[in-house]
Amino acid sequence: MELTDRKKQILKIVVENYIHTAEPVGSKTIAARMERRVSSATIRNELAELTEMGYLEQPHTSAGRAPTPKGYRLYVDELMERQRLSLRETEEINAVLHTRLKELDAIIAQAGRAVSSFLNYPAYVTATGKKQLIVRRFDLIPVDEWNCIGVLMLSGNRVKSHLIRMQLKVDPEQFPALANLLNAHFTEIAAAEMGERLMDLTEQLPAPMFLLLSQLIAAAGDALEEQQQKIITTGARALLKLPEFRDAEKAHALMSVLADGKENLPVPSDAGPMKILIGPENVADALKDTSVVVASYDIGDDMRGLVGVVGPTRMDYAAVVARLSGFADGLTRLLEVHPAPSKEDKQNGTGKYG
Amino acid sequence: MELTDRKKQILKIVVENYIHTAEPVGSKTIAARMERRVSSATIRNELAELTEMGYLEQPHTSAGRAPTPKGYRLYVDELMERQRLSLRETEEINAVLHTRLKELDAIIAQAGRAVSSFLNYPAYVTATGKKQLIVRRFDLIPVDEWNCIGVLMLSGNRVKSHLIRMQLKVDPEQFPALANLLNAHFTEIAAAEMGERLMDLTEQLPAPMFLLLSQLIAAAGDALEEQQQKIITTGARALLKLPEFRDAEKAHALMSVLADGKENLPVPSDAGPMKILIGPENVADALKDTSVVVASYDIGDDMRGLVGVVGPTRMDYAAVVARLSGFADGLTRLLEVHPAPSKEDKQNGTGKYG
DNA sequence: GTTTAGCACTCAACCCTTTCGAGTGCTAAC
DNA sequence: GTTAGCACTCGAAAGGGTTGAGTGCTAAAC
Repeated sequence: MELTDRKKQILKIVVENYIHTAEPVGSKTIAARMERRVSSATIRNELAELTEMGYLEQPHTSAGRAPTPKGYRLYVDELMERQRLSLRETEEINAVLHTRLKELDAIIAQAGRAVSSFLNYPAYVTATGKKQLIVRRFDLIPVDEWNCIGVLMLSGNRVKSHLIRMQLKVDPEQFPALANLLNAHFTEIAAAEMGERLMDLTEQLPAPMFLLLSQLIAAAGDALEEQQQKIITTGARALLKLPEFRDAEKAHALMSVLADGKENLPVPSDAGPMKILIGPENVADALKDTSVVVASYDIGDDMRGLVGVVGPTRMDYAAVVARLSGFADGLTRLLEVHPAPSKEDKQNGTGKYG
Repeated sequence: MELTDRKKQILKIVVENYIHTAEPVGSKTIAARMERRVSSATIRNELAELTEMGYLEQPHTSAGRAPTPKGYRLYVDELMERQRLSLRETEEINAVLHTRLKELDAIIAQAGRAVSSFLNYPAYVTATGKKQLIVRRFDLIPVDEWNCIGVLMLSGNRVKSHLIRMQLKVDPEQFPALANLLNAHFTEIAAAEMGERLMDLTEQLPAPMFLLLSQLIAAAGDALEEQQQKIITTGARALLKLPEFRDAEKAHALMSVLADGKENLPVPSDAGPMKILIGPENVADALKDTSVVVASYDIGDDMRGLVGVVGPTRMDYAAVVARLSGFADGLTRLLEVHPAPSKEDKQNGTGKYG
C-alpha cells in the first residue's frame, strides 16, 4: 500500500483537528476540509487504509480516527509546517528572560516551594513594604579603561556589585576621583533624591565626568530597587491529591486565582503573627470554599511579608499552624538585618559571596 | 441550648475525622471514639443539637455530619491542640531556607516559568556540565576591623561580592596584603586546586594570616560552586486545562514524575538542537502517554542545558517547536560568556549591580 | 480503476429506573 | 438523661433502553 499525497493530506487534517479538539475525527469533517472536493465515502476508504498502515487508530468501531504515535511522527517529520515566531513574540520572550530576579525574590520563591512541599498544600509568599535601601558607600574597582566593578555597600550590611561598562573610555586613575564624588554626594540618601543631587552638580563638572557619574548613579538606582509587592505561588500540584479537587475544573479554577491572584489573596493581618481564614470568611469569591492560613514575617526592619497556605476547609489546621509559624520564624531570622553569625557560618569559616 | 463539654468533644471528633477522610461522619463512628462510652443514639441527639446550633451540617438527610465554617472556627479557636514542631522538623525547615539559590538556578527557574506560561504546558529546565569558573581577580574592600567586602572577578566577566566577617580582628591596612597574596596564588586556578595551594603556603605564613586566608579561600570556593545538575519543573497547572487530564489521578501522576523526575525525563539529545519524543518513544513509563519536546541551549562555553515541555501526545507541535527554540536561543544569548552590550543596557546607560 | 450514494450496523453517551445501604429521626422503654 | 428498635430518606451504584455520530460494505456511476 502506498502513502499517496492524498493520504498525507488526510493524515495532516486528522492530526491538526485532533490536536485542537482531542476528539476522534470523522470522515465528514475531513471531507469538508479537503482541498479537492471528495465525498466522505472516499475518505472512509482512505482512512481504512491509513488505519491498516498504522498511522491512525479507532478508539472503537463507531468512532472517528485519532493519530497513533507513528502518525504523529510522520506529521512532525514531514507534514508539519514550521512556524516562524512573530517579531512581537520574539521580543516578549527576550523581555521575560532579561528580567533579572532580585535577590529577595529568589529567597521568597524558594521559601514558597519549601512550604508547599512540606505542607502539601499550595503556598503563596508575599513581600510588601516600602523598604528604603540607601547606599552607605561606593567603591569602584578599575578593570580596564572601559570597565570597572561597582561595589555598593548598602544599609543592612548588604553588598551588591556588578561589572559596569562605561560609556566613555576612562583613565583608570580617574576612578578614585569618581568614587570620591559619589561618596561625597550620593551616600546616605534615598534613591529618589539622587536625581536632584545629580542636577545640582551639572554645572560644577566637566561634561564627560558628568556623563560617567550619571551612568553610575543610574546603576546604583537599579540596585536599590527592591520589589515593592511581589506574590509568588507554588505547589498547585498538591491540590490534586485531595478528593475535593477530584474534578480538574475546580482545581484549575483555584490554581488560576492563586497564579495571578494579586488582589484576591488575604491581606496582611493587622493583629497577631498568624491568621486563619475559614471558607466564607475569605473576601475573595474564589476562596469561599477554601481555607487560608497566613503567617507574617519580617524582612529586615521596614518590610513585612506573608507566607500562606491555601487548602480545603477541612485542612489540617493544627499541623499547618505549627509548621507555618516555623517557616515564618525561619524567614524572619534569615532576613534579619544584622545576622548573628550562625553555626553554619562558623563551621566553614566564611561569609558567602553572592 | 448550651455547648456542653460533651458537645465540644463530639465536635472535635467530627472535625478531626472529617479532616482526614473528607467524608461526613456518622454517629456510630463518633460513638466508637468517645472517651466515655455512649450509644450512637445519644450521639445522634447531640448531633441534632449541634446541627441546629450551626456548628455542623448534613449534606443530605441520610448522611453523616460535616463541620460548617462556624464549626471549624470553634475548633481552631478552642478545641485544637497546638502542635509543637519536632526538633528535626525545625532543623529541616531552617536547612531548606538557608540553601541559597545560585544565580544560575534563579535564571533557570525563571526561564521555566516563562516557557510554561507561554506555551501552556508544564516545562522543565536543566543545566548540566562541568563548568569551571575561575577567579580572575580578588579585591578586598575594608569596612572596619572585623569586616571587609570581598569582590571576586570571575571568568566570563561575572562579578560576585559579599560582606565577610573575619574570624580575627584585622588592621584595615592588612587587607591589601591579603588581597595580594590571594591574587598571587589563587587566581586562574580551579576551585579544587585552591585547597592544595593553601596547604603549600602553610609554613610560609604566620598563623593568623593563614587563618584569614583560608577563610577567604573558603568563601571564594563557595562562590565558584555552580550547580552541576539541576532540574526545575514548573507549570503543572497548565495540564488541568486539557481534557486528557480531566481526572485528577492522571494529572497528579504525571506531575509527580515531573516534580522529582530527575532520572525519568528525556536525556540530552546527542544530535540536533531540538528533539521531539512522542508517546511510547519516551523511555520513562510515566511518559508513555505524553509527548516531550526538548531544546538544548548553551551556558557559556562549557555547560549545556535543556528546556523541555511535556504535554499530551496531541500537543501543538508546530507552535511548541517554534517557541521553544525561541527560548533556547534567548537563553543561549543571555548566558553568553561575553555578552554584547544589549540595546537595553545602552538605553539606561548602565550595567546592573546584583 | 476510482468515486459516490445508500444502508445496515456498532457502540459510547445519555437518561431513566431500580436496588442497596449507610445513616438518620423518632418513639417507647429503661 | 440514655438507650434499643424501627421506619424512613436519599445518594451511589447497577441495569436497561434510546439516540446519533460514525463506520464498513455494496452496488451503481463516472
